[in-house]
Amino acid sequence: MAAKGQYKTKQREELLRYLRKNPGAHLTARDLSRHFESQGRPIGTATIYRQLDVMIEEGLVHKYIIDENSSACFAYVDPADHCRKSVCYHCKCEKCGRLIHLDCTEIAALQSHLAERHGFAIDPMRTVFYGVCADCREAEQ
Amino acid sequence: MAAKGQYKTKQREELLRYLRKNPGAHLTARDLSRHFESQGRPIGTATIYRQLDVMIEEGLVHKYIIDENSSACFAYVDPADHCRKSVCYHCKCEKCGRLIHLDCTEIAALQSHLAERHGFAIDPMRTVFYGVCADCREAEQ
DNA sequence: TTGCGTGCAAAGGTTTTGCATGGCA
DNA sequence: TGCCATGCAAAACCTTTGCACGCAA
Repeated sequence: MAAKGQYKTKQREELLRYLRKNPGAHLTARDLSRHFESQGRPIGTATIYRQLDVMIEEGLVHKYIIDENSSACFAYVDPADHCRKSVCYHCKCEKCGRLIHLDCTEIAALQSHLAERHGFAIDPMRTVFYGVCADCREAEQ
Repeated sequence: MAAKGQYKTKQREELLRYLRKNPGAHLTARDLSRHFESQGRPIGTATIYRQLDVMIEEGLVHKYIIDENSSACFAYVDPADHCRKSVCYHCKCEKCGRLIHLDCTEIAALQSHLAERHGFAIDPMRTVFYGVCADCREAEQ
């Protein structure tokens, strides 16, 4: 099993600080690696992945697979956003990368429907609706 | 640019035939590779990927990214289905890993709602509902 | 001191690419 | 014949793992 984030290491703190400074930003492991390298305080790739795993388990970070041809993105999750609302879903625009929060009764209805009729309990934290946002759809036409 | 499927090669025909014989099946490049190898008529990996790309562009095949940690899946798209606009959504059980296909009007309703009220066009190909399936929920209790 | 965390390098797996050859039209 | 398609191997790419060392508690 991997680490559990019990220790307050310099690398963990730096990663967390940078992620927190960029809420909503979708950063790849490589972005992070290069950032810290350019700052003169490089962090090993393995450490970055391992710490991200830990943070995902802690619920501090979300992992998104946006583009099948590039690497996974990681984003800091503001605890306030998620503790308050019982149902908060995310829509991720595949064009501009924007992350849209949605607190919508229609989705709640789908959630109930899936639970009652299909026996499937959606995990709202993990489920992301991928698609194209309003602005990008307009720009397309 | 890759090939354009202009030629009717033996490999292309075999791939297409096999995919057509398994509509809805979610096959990885590796599945395909092994199938043809076991048949004594191996097809090179590169060819498989290149032909799949061509077929995706032609709309004959869909590509799904279900699990970030494993390879992409390819499925033949029945042209009839395509006309009926009957899209297939996926539910992925986080416990047992099972993939559940869902062709459900409730989801279609949500799709319409998001498009009309939120301007967001869901990409069914990319969107996966994560959660816990009926069997695993039962087993939990 | 204990054992988790780190860094390096190497491995792992999927997908892509270069290049010479083969095959369709 | 002219190109596209194929196959092989190697590369590219992202991510994980093994192992020795470092460091927080």
